[in-house]
Amino acid sequence: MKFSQSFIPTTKETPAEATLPSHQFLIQAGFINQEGAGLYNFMPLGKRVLDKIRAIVKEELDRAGCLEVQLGFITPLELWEESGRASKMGLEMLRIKDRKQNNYVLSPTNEEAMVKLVKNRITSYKDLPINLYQIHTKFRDEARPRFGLLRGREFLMKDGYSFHDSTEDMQREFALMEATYRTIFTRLGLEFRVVDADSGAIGGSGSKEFHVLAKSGEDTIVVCDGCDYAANIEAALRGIKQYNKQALEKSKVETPNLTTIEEVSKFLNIEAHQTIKAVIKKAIYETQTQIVIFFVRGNDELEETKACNAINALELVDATHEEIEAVGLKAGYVGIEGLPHGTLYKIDKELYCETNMVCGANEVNYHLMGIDTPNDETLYADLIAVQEGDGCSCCGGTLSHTKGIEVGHIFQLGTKYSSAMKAEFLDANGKSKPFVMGTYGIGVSRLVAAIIEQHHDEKGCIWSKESAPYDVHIIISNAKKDQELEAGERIYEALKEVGIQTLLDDRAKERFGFKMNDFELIGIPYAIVVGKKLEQGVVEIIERKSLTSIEVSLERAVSTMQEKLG
RNA sequence: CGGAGUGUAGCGCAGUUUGGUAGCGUACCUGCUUUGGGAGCAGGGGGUCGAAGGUUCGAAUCCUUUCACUCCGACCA
Repeated sequence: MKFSQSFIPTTKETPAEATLPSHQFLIQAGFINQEGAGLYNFMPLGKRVLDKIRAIVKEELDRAGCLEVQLGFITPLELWEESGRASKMGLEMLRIKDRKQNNYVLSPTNEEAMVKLVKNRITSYKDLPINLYQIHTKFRDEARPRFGLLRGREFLMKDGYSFHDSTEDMQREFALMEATYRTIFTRLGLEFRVVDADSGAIGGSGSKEFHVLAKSGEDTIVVCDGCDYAANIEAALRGIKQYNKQALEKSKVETPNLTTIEEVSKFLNIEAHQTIKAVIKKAIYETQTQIVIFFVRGNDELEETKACNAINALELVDATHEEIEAVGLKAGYVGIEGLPHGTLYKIDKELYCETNMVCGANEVNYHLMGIDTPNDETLYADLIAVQEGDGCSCCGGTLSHTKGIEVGHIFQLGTKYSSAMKAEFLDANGKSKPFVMGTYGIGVSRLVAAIIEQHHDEKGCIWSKESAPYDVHIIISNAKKDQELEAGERIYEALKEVGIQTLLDDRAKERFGFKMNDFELIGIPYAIVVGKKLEQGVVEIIERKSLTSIEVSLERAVSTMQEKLG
């Protein structure tokens, strides 16, 4: 493509609203532009990158035996009522009405639609397994879109769904998809981790996320320095911790106006790990709300996703003072013993049958010392956030936190949707069974930004070979000189001839420095500069990543590029 | 959804306190010069000042309402 005939509006100034490198550079270099909150247009360069990523995803999925389809973007609301997700998805699902006042939604994901597609069309175990996917627009009405393409409302996602006659076969496919995803992200040149994850609103049992490691990541990832254990903080586990405790006589002590763990432990001269902290939340269920207490060790923090899962709530929100008092709780003095009758509570599993602890007395200005926790497993659940420096539950190594951008998520769904929607097949014994399902997602447009978050410098984008909009960027130093222009065009034609995708900067009105800056901003892997050395029959080849250059003869330009691009 | 802020030329901004002819930089167009790190000079085009209502002889500026966008937080498969 000739620059002079393309549409690549680069700008000198960084957009004020963009805070992240990916957001700034993608706008500045003319890849995308913003149309509204969380809504982006892809201009020619951006579209090319998107298509390259899409092509790699498709190639690897097809190789793994998946079948591409395309579902309607707008789906009837009834479809979501059938599975019970109409209420569970909440406001993220954008609802619209047609002229007849019928209700529709802009699809945020497609489990229901895909189950419906297969239902009554695949009816025998002989036709299983099957894995269907699409790469299509999704819409989620995010409460607060931000970070450019990383958290937009409209985005391009690959979503795949597999159907099986047994859990074992679904797990085989799950492992195949993990391997396929690893190949895809490796081809894109990304440094990533596969982590254990929470399944969230999709549901199901086993779930793994693929995270591109980058400072700007929204998720906290727990990694081990001794083995390859990695998990999202929402699902991370740790090894058992040992604590020294002092002997305490069971007693009630006055603790006037001391409501925090820090104050109480200092006042009683007891380490925070010998105290029990009560975190009070309001749990929201589909038809009601309830105040709930989570007890964790004084030096631990509550992990809200774990807590939410422990009581099967839709979500947890902070409880107000009035709400806490209304159910008879004394904020700052809540303890396990003597709770008002009927109070819902959970205790962290690390406190199971713990002895000699300190916690609130459920009475203002009093705490209890020498408390033992109850011997009833149903009261316990994993509730705490793994901290940096904790031990690994697999190998005993040290755990630390890092930030990741979630670019893929694979789920072992089971029969959650097939049962709800009565999507069944006949097995070898002629018995009717619901499909066992897996579901697999990749954020395709998010990857465009994730690649730049991981690969940029202060001057602009640095695309990896397989994601770059073009392979080579020819810069004609002064396109008003016929000699330079002709030499540039000859190299351009020769590169095209051997299948190398090339952008030829033939703009006559721009000077050398301007074009160099555009090259560095756009971030194509290599530039060929046709300029002052041309009279000696020499051009420069610059590698974008290192910004180092070598000189080669005009004749060797094409073959050198072929070697470098492999 | 809570808190804060911003809407003025394609983009980045000043002007609003104290009402009085719509500004600057950049980009764009024309011409001349320049030509390896975002060129110089000269000339030029481009605006319902986010929208609606109000006060006033007169509103970008004051008042009311509303919409949009951004940031912090909550939330986020």
